[in-house]
Amino acid sequence: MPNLPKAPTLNDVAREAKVSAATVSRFLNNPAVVAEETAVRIRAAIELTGYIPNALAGDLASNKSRMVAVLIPHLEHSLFNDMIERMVGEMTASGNNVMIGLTGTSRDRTDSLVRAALSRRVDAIISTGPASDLVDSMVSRSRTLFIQVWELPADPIGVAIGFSHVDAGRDIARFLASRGYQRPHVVTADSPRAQNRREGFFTEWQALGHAPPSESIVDMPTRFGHARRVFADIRRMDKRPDVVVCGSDHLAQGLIVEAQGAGLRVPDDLGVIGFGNNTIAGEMRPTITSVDVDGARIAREVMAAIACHQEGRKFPSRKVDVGFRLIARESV
Amino acid sequence: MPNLPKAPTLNDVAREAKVSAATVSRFLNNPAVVAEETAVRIRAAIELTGYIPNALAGDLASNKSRMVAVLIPHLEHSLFNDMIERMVGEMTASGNNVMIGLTGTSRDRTDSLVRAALSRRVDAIISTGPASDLVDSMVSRSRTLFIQVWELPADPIGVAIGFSHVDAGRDIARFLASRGYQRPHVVTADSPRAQNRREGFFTEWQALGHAPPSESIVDMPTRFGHARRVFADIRRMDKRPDVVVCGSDHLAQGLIVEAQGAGLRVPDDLGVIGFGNNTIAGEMRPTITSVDVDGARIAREVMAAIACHQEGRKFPSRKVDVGFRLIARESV
DNA sequence: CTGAAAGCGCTTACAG
DNA sequence: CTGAAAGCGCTTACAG
Repeated sequence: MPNLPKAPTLNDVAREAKVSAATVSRFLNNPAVVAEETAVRIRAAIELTGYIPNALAGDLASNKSRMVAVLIPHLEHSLFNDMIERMVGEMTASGNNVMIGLTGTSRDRTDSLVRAALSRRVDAIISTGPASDLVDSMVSRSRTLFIQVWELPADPIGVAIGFSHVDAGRDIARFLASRGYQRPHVVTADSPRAQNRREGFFTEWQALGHAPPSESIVDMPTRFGHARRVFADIRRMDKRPDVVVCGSDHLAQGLIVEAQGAGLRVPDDLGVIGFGNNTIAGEMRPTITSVDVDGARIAREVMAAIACHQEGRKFPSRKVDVGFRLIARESV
Repeated sequence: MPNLPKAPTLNDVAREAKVSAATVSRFLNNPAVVAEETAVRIRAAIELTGYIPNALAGDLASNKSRMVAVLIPHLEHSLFNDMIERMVGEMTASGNNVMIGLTGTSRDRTDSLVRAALSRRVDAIISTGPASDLVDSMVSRSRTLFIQVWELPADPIGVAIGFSHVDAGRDIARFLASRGYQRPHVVTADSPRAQNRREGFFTEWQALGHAPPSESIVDMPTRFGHARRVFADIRRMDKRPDVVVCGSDHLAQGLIVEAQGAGLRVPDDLGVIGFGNNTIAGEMRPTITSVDVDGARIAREVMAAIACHQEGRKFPSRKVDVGFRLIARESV
């Protein structure tokens, strides 16, 4: 560490501009309130000293942080990157900084990331994962808003912005039935949300009078690389499936590649349906039928909730159902 | 915002445990130094009150932050996600929190994210992008370590951990020449690093006695969806290329899909080479020849640099060349 | 529109 | 091993 002269403080700027620290602080946080001649001197002083406010001190004194934590399982192979990218963009634009935490599938890691976020007194924690009782108790003693996204728990800790995965599974079943498919093969990741979709699918499929589907289980996150094994599973069956229900568009893409590599045509010989409506879904050949979740809408709702919370108003609803849309393309 | 009793402070815990605040602070930061009987009472008091330390106050008082900022262009279609995921994981494990910033390709946004990071007095800023003079001057007046990754500028602001993109381009040229390719088509993104690789490729290719390659320019980040247009570019040419040099494995994947869709065999009719050695490179059919950059190694070097800096030692070298490896697979 | 002063919740020599 | 006290760099009523 180079031993630098210590960083200039508000007082240094105040001295330089021949005003009090309070006035500099006002200039920084609410410029309208200081006289223009004063402002000119302060601007010059800031320029001269190269002053960068110490947000730690500011946040401590004002008891707010303008900082938000985002907790996701992974960065690689994530279904959420598009939504997260939008949220981070909007937060930054609205003057919030974002702290990121990768939880994996570990509850302990989630707990400790929540604790770290609370320790920094973030205004909000946005989480895509399930919350433990410990998280619930830590959060509810704090001023931090807990926002669960991409799902709708029965009783959210703070606010939830998402959709029903059971309904999504159900709608996929209806759609495939309407297209005349007979033997779906379902690929499910070992995650609560994927299990919900599976349940919705299985229930509806059988309610429609079909035999239970075959299935493969894969580890989290659902990805391209799983396709090889899943396809091998399928080839080994005596009653071959006619469509594969995937937990992500990347897995769907992988299955298309495998199927084509084996000389099958998609969708003629085998249908494939993805999930999440990643941009590649519309770019793959054949294009991939998928379920779209409006990440931009979720991001906006999240921002609205945070803004409410930061301004001390309370968010109108504790649950926002943003729904989903099944997008029919070529692969089914 | 629920109007809660305000969060318990160190003083509340101290009162409860019948010790001074200083002792609780020591217990938290250096438990070995407090007597076991005292520790027992403090633990009980923390438990009882649900105390979560205020890191803002702690960081301000101790003049350190245990926080690191990571600046990347995008989350979606990023070449860096694997490396970033590792870095974030290691940082969290070593007790650092990470603040994330998405710069896009905007210099202004980069500048303001650097300012925000400095404002929070982060210990280090890790950046994959180019740094402006403003960044240089802000950073050099601060105690924050600036770490540039994935490239090796002539004169890094702080430390640089990366490799030579010119050399990578050069080696790709040599490799393709050695495989007997005659007419490469180069796809370059409008980014400094991609330009460097392009330059390395072009220079070497011509030094090897060939005519200059044809090329397509794409916007950042290089992605799967670019393939359609690039492939159309190729089909339009009268002297058809025999290999396509891509800026990412996702683009390479897209080109394979396009080529196969048009009835071409890869690599027999058209070779394709990617960049970054994404996991899909080894999973695609055909598997994709690519250039591997050791993200784990970069993550480790970054952690080492941060650890040095936090402990006040200075990092042995200002530039660490982690190199790269060309991995020959089926697509070329 | 501006200043003096108290306070935010910690850490850390210093003294014992 | 522990406590009293000063200090970290801000913000914000309060008074003028």
